[in-house]
Amino acid sequence: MKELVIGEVVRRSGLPASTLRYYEEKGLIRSIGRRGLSRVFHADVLERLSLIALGQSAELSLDDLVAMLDAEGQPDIDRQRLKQKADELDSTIERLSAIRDELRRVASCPADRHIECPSFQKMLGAVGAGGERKAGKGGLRKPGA
Amino acid sequence: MKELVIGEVVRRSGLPASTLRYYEEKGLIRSIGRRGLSRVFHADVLERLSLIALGQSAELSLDDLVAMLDAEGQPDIDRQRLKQKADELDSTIERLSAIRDELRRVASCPADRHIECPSFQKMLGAVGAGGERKAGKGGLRKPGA
DNA sequence: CTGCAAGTTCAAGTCGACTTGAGGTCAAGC
DNA sequence: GCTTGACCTCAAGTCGACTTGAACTTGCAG
Repeated sequence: MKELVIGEVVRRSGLPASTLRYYEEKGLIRSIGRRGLSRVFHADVLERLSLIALGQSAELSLDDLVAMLDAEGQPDIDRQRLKQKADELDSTIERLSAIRDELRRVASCPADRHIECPSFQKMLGAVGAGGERKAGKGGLRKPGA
Repeated sequence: MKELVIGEVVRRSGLPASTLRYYEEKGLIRSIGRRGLSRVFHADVLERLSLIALGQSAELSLDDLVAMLDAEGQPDIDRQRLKQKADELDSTIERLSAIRDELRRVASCPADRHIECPSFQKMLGAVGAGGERKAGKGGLRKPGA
């Protein structure tokens, strides 16, 4: 199979060499040897990098990806995890949509006290209570507590 | 108007005192005095904190928010910026939706070589080329370059 | 043979949004 | 008067994903 020195991978992938080294160190990609000092990769590293980019887009961490894309060529995909991620994306999307709508409303509302607007209030409540900005622990409690 | 010592704000907002101090330091909120050592806030700081939470949900940075919510009570909202943010959210949402769909497909596809699937290929292309995972500079170039 | 671009290693730095820790102060209750 | 607990300040640490810098090595062109 075709081999690529790091410079070619850099050109073809658009990623800097430092990132490729970093990925290798993390175990996301493997170099199959050296040409002089330079790392040499299998051509399919490009495919793997695409997969990594996809995973990152889906907000998977590099550590998640290390677990999914095992060191041997074939990705060993954790379907359960993927489904879970898809569900997380669903709620993220829903939250972002609500916020986007509210941003548009605020941006086009002539009034200065959005805070007095019921729909705005509702939004604030939703942001504070249910959705968190990082799928985690945050947000405000209902002020009435 | 009603005043709240920091402990009350902590209880009512759910945010730790360290965060409140941090926000004050950044200029996001203001304390109006001290009771002993303890900071005292206007009751409307809670409203402001909700607004900040909203902004964060919309992926605005604290610095953005400092600029929007000026130190005097009324937020001085930059409508242009909000519209822009809404548009950004639109593309984020679109990207995340595509990725979610693809994750679901991959998760339920019995084949091991998703890479050979045309729709998966297309996805990888899209992730690499157009959308970036951080609304910025990244991603892979088309491998054909 | 010389020079240089392109690679290398390793340690440390960056960014944003906070958190943590050490050591200090203050008001209130026993 | 003394302890307790809530709060304070200031500096430093954390996390993830990289980047940057210094010092060094190589292969190849001229």
